[in-house]
Amino acid sequence: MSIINKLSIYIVDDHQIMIDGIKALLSSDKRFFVSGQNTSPLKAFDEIISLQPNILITDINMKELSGIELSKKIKENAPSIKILALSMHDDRDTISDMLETGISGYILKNTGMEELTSALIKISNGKLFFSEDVTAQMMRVVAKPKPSETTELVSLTPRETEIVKLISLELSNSKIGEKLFISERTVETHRKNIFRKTNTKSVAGLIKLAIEQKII
Amino acid sequence: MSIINKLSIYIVDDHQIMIDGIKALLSSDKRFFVSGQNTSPLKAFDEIISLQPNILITDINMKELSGIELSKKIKENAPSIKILALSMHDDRDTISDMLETGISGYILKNTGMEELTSALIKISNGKLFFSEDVTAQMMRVVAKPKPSETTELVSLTPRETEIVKLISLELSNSKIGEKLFISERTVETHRKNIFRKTNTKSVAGLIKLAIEQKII
DNA sequence: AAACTTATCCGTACTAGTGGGTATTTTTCT
DNA sequence: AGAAAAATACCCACTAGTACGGATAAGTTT
Repeated sequence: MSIINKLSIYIVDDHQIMIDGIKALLSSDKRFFVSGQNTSPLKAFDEIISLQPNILITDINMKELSGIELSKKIKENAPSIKILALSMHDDRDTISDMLETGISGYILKNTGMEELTSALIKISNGKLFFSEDVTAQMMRVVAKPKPSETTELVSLTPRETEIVKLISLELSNSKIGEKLFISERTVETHRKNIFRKTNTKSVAGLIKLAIEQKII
Repeated sequence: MSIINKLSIYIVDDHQIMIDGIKALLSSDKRFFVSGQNTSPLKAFDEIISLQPNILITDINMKELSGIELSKKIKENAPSIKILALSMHDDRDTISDMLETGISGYILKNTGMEELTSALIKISNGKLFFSEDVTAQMMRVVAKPKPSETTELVSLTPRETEIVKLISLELSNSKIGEKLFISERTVETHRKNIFRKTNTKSVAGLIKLAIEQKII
């Protein structure tokens, strides 16, 4: 396999030892070729743009410039370069921020050789790769907040829920009455009951609650 | 490998052909044993509870009872049974709803044998497994939505923003006036301007907007 | 300097909504 | 069948908010 057919990799991590480790891991695999490396994300930037590696492996927690910032800059200037983020932690906010920059993968530093290479191959094929822990973390975010706390604190009747939705659509009591074919008085009664049940005293509080509880 | 060491699988899908397909796929693998099956989720429920399979493979879109409902019931009555969801689509809402029920995996029906078995093994070990498309979908959800941040559609003045926050705290105009040492009339004027600017006509709309734009 | 935005202030008339009740009918659950 | 919950409707007194008016002053942009 000639160099031209290998995947060129650029590594940024402010710990040289980490770079060396990854290089060691990849050196035994003929499919990869480390075309560059740098412990300084700032200095790395220009080099990455001129080298145009297939994949950039970047640490996330770096002093000078976070991996998030670096990724953003790279994606702006050379969107075809795929990015694999490396992190110590599976922190929720970091993951979210990184995904926003358009990276292709996110793996943890305790990852073994096999996972790393399979991530690189997948990514080079335009796919995505995430460590299991990262996936689990994403799942937690995607899953709607646990029912134990949020729901059933207030239990509105179907009719009341309907009224809340209409209130959220900025309809007045009389409009709501028209829409539901009930008198305005009835709407007022429902409103009263809703405010009592939800322990809110204005539409402001009600809407906030409704959004929290995904009623609307 | 005796039957006792195999992973017992129960399959629910309202298309018999699908069940047969999965059984065929699994029959060649000695690690698995299909202990039961049903095209009716309702009838399946009791059987699943009494059989206590290691893993339940369930379709999501079923007529009688959705896979979501079934999973919820199973998890309530027998939380140790792992669940692998099968779906035609990588629909955002479905994924979110399924994750909420505490499933262990979610794969698409176009999945091949290898992915299915590796999903089953992972799941039986207490891990999670998601098809790549599902992961990508999760990623999209987890990544912070940019439109709300980039577009400062409404630009409220600092004073107006302050008023919005106080409105959201369920304060009346007079209370807001007291708090900010301005007359109630002034508060009213601000309100007017805020509603005009935000193109909302009631507190309901305003609060929704404020939450969207992270003003409060 | 003129034009514009922002922030402040005030009144009056009118409308919408609140909070206190009471009460009938319909639906749902046991 | 009977009880409980939900939905319906009304009255009254009161308060909050809106829709019109109008005005002044400080700061920013052009």
